Amino acid sequence: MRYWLMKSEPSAFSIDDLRKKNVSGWDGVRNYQARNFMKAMTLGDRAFFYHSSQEPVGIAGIMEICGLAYPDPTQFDKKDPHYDPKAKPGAPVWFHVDVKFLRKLPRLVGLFELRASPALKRMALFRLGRVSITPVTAAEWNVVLAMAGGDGPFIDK
DNA sequence: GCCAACGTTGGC
DNA sequence: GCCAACGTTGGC
Repeated sequence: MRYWLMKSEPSAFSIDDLRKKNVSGWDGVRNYQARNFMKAMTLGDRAFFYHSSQEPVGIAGIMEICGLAYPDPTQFDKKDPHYDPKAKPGAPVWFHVDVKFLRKLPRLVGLFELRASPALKRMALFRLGRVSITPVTAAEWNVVLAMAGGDGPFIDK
């Protein structure tokens, strides 16, 4: 199992929106690196749900990859803001995975805390600042869960 | 709302 | 295939 971090602006789609839907396609990604990371995902991988752009910015919850990469339908929809005229149904450009809500963290772990943690210095999140999906190591995953705290040990099960 | 960083596009 | 111009992301 591998770990990932996936960004979304909560005004567009938040951890609470995912909780209500339970399962959702992670659509609208229009960056090749992020797309390639989604293609590398396997069923059962875990991902942090990261709230970007609006305070509080940081990791809000965790989810599971429950559908392998397949063409993102919004690329073909002229009315969608993510419409891409380069893409044709026979030759899709953009792919996305399905994600399933697992849980919110006991508290949101803010970006400033992530930056401040020596154990997280090398997170791909910082190196690939403008890529909305980045890999996370198992060690980083556990550090973030420990930072989130909660009542007793926070078990990712 | 500003703007730095950086990915993407397109002219040559 | 380079690189300047442009557009977008995302932190602040």
